Amino acid sequence: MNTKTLCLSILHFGEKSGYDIKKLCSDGYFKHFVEISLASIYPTLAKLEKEGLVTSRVEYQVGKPSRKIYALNEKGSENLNLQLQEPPSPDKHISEFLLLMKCCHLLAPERISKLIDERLAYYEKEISLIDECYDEFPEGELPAGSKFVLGYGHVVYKAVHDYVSSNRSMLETATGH
Amino acid sequence: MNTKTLCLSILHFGEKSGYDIKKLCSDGYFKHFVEISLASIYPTLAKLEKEGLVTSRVEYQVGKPSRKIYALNEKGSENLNLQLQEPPSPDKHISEFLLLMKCCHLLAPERISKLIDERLAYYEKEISLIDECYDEFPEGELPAGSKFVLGYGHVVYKAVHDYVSSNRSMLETATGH
DNA sequence: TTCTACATATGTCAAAGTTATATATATAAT
DNA sequence: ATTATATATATAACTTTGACATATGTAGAA
Repeated sequence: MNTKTLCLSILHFGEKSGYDIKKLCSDGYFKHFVEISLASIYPTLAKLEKEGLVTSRVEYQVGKPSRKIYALNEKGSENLNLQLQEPPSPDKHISEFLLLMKCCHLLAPERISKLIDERLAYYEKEISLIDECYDEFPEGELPAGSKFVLGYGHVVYKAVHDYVSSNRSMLETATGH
Repeated sequence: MNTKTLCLSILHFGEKSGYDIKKLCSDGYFKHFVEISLASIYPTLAKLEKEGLVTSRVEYQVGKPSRKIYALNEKGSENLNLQLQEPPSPDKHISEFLLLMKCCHLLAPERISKLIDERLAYYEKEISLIDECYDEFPEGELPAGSKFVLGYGHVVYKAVHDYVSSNRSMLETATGH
């Protein structure tokens, strides 16, 4: 999946600025399965406009910088539908925390405990962020796909929270340091 | 975490060729939390050698190309210990499957069912790969860190397998197409 | 009151990393 | 025979990121 298709699929949920797209991917509904940087969003949106897949308008704001808002047009919508027929590439999971835990015999026990405490807090925060997303939509109005991926994120964080709290002693009592 | 530190931390588990490192990250013990390409491994190992953090020797093989085997030295070990003191950066999860599910109203119901079937098979395969890793070590000899991250991967795949099989109807009965 | 930090908002560029390709040997399957 | 796969290293072309630059406004601390 390339950046273009990702931007199109997010714009398909409604018109957005580059900054909006970044926020959705970093804090919002796309957070736990998408990664994208502003430095790739802005040039991509410009390219998409040049290719005629999206349109843009400038929204002036008082007290804030102007926003350039992009919207999917018919050509972009057709292109998106075509791209979505491609088979999804395998998931990527990158976790420096797990790499550190794999190397736990090189870390001081106090550091391991601290890292795990922070990690559990991070899971709890992610779970509450997901719950906030649910609450944003009135009862029964959350689209099926969005509900499914939120629930997916929820069970992952719940499962790893349980696992890490139940198995932390495996690392904390590990000799070798 | 940069490529250098990642290579050092893998070499710390024993001397390896670039090809070995790639295999470990794509199929082995590092699979479910690390992503790295061969095109970044080879230049990184060359740089590490130039900087005096690793040593190399060539192993000639009959019927196979020669292997250039790298080993961590004291300087590299110290450097690794220093790098491991840095706080881990947040996890990255990238899943085109979940993006497709989020856009399920743009997909044909038969395609959704097929994608989910393939996905469940993928989870089952990952779980059996993890179980194979456990079996590679004799009873009680798997290091604590390795055991912890294998168990972590196991509970994640188990949880999402349960979730997807229990909630697939949410997507398969979704109207909108 | 001024200074610092933060948030909104867009954009560029060097550096890092990936995909695709090339090279070379050998085995297994078709 | 030919194709596909596996081992093994390396490079070129392309994409993406992290850091920086620019600009406006708010909140809180010194």
